[in-house]
Amino acid sequence: MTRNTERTRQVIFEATVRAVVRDGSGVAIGTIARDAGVSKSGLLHHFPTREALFEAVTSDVLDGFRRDVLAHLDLAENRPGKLLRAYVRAVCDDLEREEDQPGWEALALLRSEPGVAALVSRDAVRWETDLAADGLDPDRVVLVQLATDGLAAMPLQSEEIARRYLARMRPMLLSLAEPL
Amino acid sequence: MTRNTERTRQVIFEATVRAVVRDGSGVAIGTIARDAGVSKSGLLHHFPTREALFEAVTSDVLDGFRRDVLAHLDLAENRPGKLLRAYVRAVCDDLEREEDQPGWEALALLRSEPGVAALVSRDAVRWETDLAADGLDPDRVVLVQLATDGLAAMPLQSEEIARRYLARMRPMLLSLAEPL
DNA sequence: CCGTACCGACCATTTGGTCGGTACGGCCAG
DNA sequence: CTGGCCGTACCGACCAAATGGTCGGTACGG
Repeated sequence: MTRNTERTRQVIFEATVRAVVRDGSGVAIGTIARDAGVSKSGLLHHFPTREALFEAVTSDVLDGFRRDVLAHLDLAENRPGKLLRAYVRAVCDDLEREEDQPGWEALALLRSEPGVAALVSRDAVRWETDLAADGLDPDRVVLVQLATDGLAAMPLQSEEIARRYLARMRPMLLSLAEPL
Repeated sequence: MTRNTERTRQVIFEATVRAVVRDGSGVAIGTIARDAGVSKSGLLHHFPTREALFEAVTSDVLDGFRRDVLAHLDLAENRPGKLLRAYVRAVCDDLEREEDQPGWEALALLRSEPGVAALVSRDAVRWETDLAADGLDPDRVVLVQLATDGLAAMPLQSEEIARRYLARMRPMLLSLAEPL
């Protein structure tokens, strides 16, 4: 069952994100395994080492977010700023779904793992160039991206404030991401 | 030597922040102790428990940042937005000093500790009300605060990008924090 | 009958925390 | 001034529990 392998890996990914967000970067792989419904040995069968697990999760989250943003592209729009607006919509929609898997937050916590830091950094550079190539005023792009990132990180401080800020900022960010 | 006590506690605080940023929230208190130049027992003499240490560090960082912002208040300014502009200047100045103690980042990593989360959350609420009482358009206030927070968190992803963004954003954030 | 998914038992190491002790500065009695 | 004494800062040795990872095994689909 090669297909079942991929399924199990995905379950472990989700369990890892949940466990890291709940318990911090120091979570025991045993805890993650229990969360995922496999034994520690089962987990170690798929990922030979703790570090390997975290790196795989990182890639998965990063790729997932990128796909998520691309899925929020509105092909009907032809004016500049399409990608930036999709970025904003992706983050806001994820934030609105209460039951989201907070992959974003997990990566922040895992940053001390060396492999993870490298992957995150490379991904950030890619976002920087992709968003800059969007045809908008560069300062405006950075402003909106940073505010969106700040919004995405807000639940780490307070769920309640995050909800209030989300309602306020969504329209403002989208209009700031319009040309002119 | 009551004064020496306070000195030692401060040294331990700084070592904790450094160690947490370097190794994640799972750092051993033994590692922190070595970093601070005391024995594990010495550390546990000042903070009876790991959790107590982290909570004390949290309060210290939070209070330090608040004092830092207040120190950046420009008393010559009488127009609205004084506090928000001080907030922006405080974050930007800290970011410019390479050798800063990244207390901000440490708190993000420690969020899984329950006591820490509560302290951070309460502090966030306080900032929300303080900044809102600043006489500026509320949406504008939130925009600037979120973008500033996003900027402060950027070094976690990439030091290099953070430097580029800082140069771009400092004047823009300050002008956005002006009335009208 | 082989390869892959997965398990339980096991192990060396590390961890948070306890305990008994030492060194020393200050303070009061003589 | 001084000697004894107490409280505080700090230490090393120690311990039970937890941890990351190994190893030999089982079950089973192809």
